[in-house]
Amino acid sequence: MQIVWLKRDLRLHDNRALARAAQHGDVLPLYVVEPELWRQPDHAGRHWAFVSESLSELRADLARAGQPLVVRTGDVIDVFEQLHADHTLKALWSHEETGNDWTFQRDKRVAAWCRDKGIVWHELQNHGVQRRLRTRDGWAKSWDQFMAEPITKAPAMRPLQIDPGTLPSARDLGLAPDPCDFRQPGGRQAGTDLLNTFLTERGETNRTAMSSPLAGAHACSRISPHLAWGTLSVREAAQATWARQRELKAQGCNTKWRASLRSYTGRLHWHCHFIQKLEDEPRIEFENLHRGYDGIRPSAPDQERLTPWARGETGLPFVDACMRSLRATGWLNFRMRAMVMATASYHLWLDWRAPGLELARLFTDYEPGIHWSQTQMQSGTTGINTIRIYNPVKQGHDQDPTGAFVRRWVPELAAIPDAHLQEPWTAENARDVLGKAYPNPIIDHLSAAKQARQRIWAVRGTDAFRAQANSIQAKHGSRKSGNPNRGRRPTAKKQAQLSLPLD
DNA sequence: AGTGCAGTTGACTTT
DNA sequence: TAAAGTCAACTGCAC
Repeated sequence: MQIVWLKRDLRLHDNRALARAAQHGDVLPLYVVEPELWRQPDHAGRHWAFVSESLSELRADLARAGQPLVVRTGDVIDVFEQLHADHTLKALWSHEETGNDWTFQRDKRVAAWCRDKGIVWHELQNHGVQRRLRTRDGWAKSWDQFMAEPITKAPAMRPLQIDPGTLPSARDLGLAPDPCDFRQPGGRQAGTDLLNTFLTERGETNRTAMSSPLAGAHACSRISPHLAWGTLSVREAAQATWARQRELKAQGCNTKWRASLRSYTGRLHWHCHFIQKLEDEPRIEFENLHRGYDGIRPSAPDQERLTPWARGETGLPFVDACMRSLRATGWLNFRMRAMVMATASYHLWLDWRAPGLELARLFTDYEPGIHWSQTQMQSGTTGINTIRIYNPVKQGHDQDPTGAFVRRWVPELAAIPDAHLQEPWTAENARDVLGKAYPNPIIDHLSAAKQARQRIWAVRGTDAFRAQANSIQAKHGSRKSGNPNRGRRPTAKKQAQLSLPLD
């Protein structure tokens, strides 16, 4: 009996673990619901809801291929023990997982158990991330090669005599209620629909619209949760994008489309690029990548700052709108993710760990490698990236010029005129609203930014700091972007006015 | 028509 | 994927 252990690869198509296992005999496709994983502080009800929907659909897809998904709940070793006793396992198949520390330790236990029982565990590369990578040189080329390999088809499977098991509810798992009215639905069908509509309809304005929190909701692919939980493979997304690019080229160019898709393929690279950092250095889930920043922020979070930030009650309208929108939709565009994290780390001077966990629980597409790499980058603790302190008022003006986004999510500001919406404390009628329906800002954002900049540069200026930064660059830096200290100039800013979106 | 000048723009630097 | 500051070139306008 070959076990295919599905984790963050909840698909039948382009699932090599499944395809390879099927060449060796009867296959038992297994998902183990691990209650302890779902109790980890980076996991939340919305993740389980997405996974649960995806598992139901996968179960039906697998049933059509011959053997429905088998679901067991409990510690994975106990589950394997039982299955081994009942069915005599020959081999275990799965994809390599670059997860959080909990799944890393669990995988070590699984490896030890397999060794002990003489069961071979075949772990296959899941996307562009390479295990035991020695150097970043040549990484992008390997990525291209991996993504160009043929997509594997769903194997035919012989039905087994085995109880398929049931999916527990969020309540069964003891998950706290996690309301998310506009969460993206799970399941592969939703994923392929998104990919198709993005590549044929929604993607044309991607490059210019992605930075707007409202227009971006429509013009971004939105496949991120599907990549995170594996209902789509990165290879499928890459090949579909390449095919569409060839089609557009053959049709004679539509420059807008082609610019958007060029930029999009770059993002698919970045997806794996960031996960690779956690793969190479798992400690970045917990520790500053550059140790020069150790101790500059209080390690225990100031709840008087963390809580209003997380709830969207800081009194900074654009930041609050972003956090409330995120809570309700499970998604935020890339730029706004960077802004809310930077606000926590710089303006509120919170250590990144607690706000990082808040965001992990709020992103339906939580992908540990991307998340912790980005969290550190946006908090300035990598040592190799430019410090980016966002001005939440300026971002509000730039990315939400009509104020539609803020008005949608912060209705308490209805009485504030458009001209003062991003900084309501400057409005004539401020006293009618602030400190009543809507809070006064919990910090003065200009002086807070200034203070943060001074504190950061006090650390950054030293020789010892630069020496460590150089070795980090050698290990983790993108070869394409080169040395970030030799800053390339940003090109002139385009302020595209965007069509009205839905959120 | 050339000059002086305030205000603007854009490239580049610094934090 | 930032923002603020600096500086020089440029622009429009009055005289």
